Amino acid sequence: MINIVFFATPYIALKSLEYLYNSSEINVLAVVTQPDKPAGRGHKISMSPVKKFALEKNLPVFQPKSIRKEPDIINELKKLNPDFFVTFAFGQILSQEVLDIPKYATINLHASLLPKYRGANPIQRAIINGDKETGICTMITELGLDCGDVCLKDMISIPDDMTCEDLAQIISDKSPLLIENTLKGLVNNSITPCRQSEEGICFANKLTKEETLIDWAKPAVKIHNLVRGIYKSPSAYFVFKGKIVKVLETKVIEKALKCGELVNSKDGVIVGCGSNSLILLKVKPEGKAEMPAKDWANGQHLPVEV
RNA sequence: CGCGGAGUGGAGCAGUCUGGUAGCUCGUCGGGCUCAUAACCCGAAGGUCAUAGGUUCAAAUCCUGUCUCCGCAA
Repeated sequence: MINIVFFATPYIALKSLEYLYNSSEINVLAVVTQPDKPAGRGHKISMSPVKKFALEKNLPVFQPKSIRKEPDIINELKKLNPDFFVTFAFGQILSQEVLDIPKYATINLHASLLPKYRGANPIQRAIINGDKETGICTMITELGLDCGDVCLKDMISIPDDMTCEDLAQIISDKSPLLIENTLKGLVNNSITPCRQSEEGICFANKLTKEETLIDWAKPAVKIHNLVRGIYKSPSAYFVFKGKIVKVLETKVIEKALKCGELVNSKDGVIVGCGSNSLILLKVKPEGKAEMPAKDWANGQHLPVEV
């Protein structure tokens, strides 16, 4: 029996927790997750999906504001006498004191093929950059950003129309097994963690507000990648008559139009870009529910395609 | 009590400020034109204006409550 503590917060990690919890060879001693925060419209206090699951299963839950600065929680974790810490989108940086607690190691699951896309946003970045493939890997956590030795990896190919939501789902599905195999492999010494190469290191920075605003001067394919890379939240957007219009689904077509010019066609709204054009299929105007771009165009009385 | 927008025939919107005949674009159905059409022409059906109350001679429109959807911010 392998004893672990699971550190995670968002939905993407839930399936892994569930799987490990149900595994006969792994025992989840406790869960560490971000504190409950006021979130959403109305600032209602809400808990992370991971915490919700842990409460249902009566697992101990720790919610440090910052794990490094809370000796009480660190002491509690020591008392649990874990073999491993497993982290997956936890959202806080661990200290050496914390990393030293488990008998074997702290392992982290990262949603890219390291050393590419170290950092906060590997899933969205891979799609925004138009990559044809990405993956997930497990690593031995060290101080420093996603720089530890890699244990196991799994490739995922990215079709041209995949959204980050699709990709996140695949990662969510594939992660449990990779984590389990990593734990078992480290225990029976069948895995030799491998140093990350110095070449190909790059970072997946958080998205800025400016990046999500569509610049129609860019090539259509780049805008298409942005749209699917941040679907469906926060979504790429443009401003029309002073209102935000989120773009949810697009397709690149060969057609020359003036940059940023909008025309109505039978399939949707065509917009001129830096090169080629983009046909908007589904949009979400500010204050409205999502709708076919065709419907939106109807109410806006856009000029019809010539 | 974080800030804000929206609910009007099947869809998307205008009309609300300044109360007085239900409007636009599309879809649907019927007819016409055409070799043909997603094009064009003619015609029709379809709405208790989210909901409950209030004000008024008169409310989609003004006032109050409720429900639902959504954007921002965090």
